[in-house]
Amino acid sequence: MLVTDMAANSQFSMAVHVLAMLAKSGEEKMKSEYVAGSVNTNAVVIRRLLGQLNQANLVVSQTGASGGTRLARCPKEITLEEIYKAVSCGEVFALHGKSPDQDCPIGKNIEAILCKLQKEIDKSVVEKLSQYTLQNVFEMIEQGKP
Amino acid sequence: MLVTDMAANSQFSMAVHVLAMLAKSGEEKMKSEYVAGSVNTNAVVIRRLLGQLNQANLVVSQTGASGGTRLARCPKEITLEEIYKAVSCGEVFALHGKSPDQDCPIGKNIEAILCKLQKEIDKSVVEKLSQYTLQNVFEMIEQGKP
DNA sequence: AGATTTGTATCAAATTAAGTTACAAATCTG
DNA sequence: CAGATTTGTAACTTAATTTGATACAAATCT
Repeated sequence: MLVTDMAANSQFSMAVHVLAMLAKSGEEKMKSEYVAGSVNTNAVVIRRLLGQLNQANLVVSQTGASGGTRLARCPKEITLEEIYKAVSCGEVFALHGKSPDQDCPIGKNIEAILCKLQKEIDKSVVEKLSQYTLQNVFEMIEQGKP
Repeated sequence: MLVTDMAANSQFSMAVHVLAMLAKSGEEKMKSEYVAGSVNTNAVVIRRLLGQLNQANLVVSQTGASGGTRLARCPKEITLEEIYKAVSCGEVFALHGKSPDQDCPIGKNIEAILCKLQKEIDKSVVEKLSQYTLQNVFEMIEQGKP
């Protein structure tokens, strides 16, 4: 298996949701249990997600009583591109699971072309995402319309 | 489950591969068994894929002895956008699996915003894909470089 | 008439996300 | 300092999805 991994799960959606919650609470730390209530999932799922966001330096967590999580930066300085990269594998479509037949002229060359195309598509996704900040999204949510 | 489905499997990659094979064979019908050899998979997988491409009017198949499949149009008139739409669900990331808590101000409004964003991202993917024809891809393959 | 090929149904295997339980480590609070 | 709280993580289960495989009817050629 050369595998390329999958893509699009709902982690990006959840991440934006979680970060919007944290944007609302500002300096206040928020508990995973509380966030889980809004996202309608288990607190451990949220903590796993927060772990990834933490690694990407988007949030800061604290253990212990009165612990919780807050944004690492202000929402204006967090782009959707960063969020996407923090939680996704960054691939819109997957390459072949198994390598094509290398004795076939098409099979031999197609992987490189698809790989380049994949990178190009991903770049255009990322460029579009970079146009939005968490602040933008938060404001849309507050206004109740996109 | 409102579900949104997943995305990115390798069907798009396989479809481009298959169509490149058909582009090469021109008017000649190609057998699923032969195509499967180049893609390095089972003939039934190819036939399932060809079924989708057939529904999208990209290929024409014929059953029976000396049957097989050929392109429905010339490669110059088939864009990667059409191929993408024929085989994929057209979503870069998935929305929440379960609906967020509708009593939470964030949870209540985030779905609509994410949905709009999803459409916008998908549009930019499709726009990028529409810039390439099967002919372009075929030429890159023939040249052995992207 | 017999051989070939697609179209499709059905089943099994592999992968993945998501949910759940459990618990150690860290940190606060009285 | 002792107990309570919260995160971080490991382990397991469940459900959904993709892929591969076998089987066979319907269509078509020779």
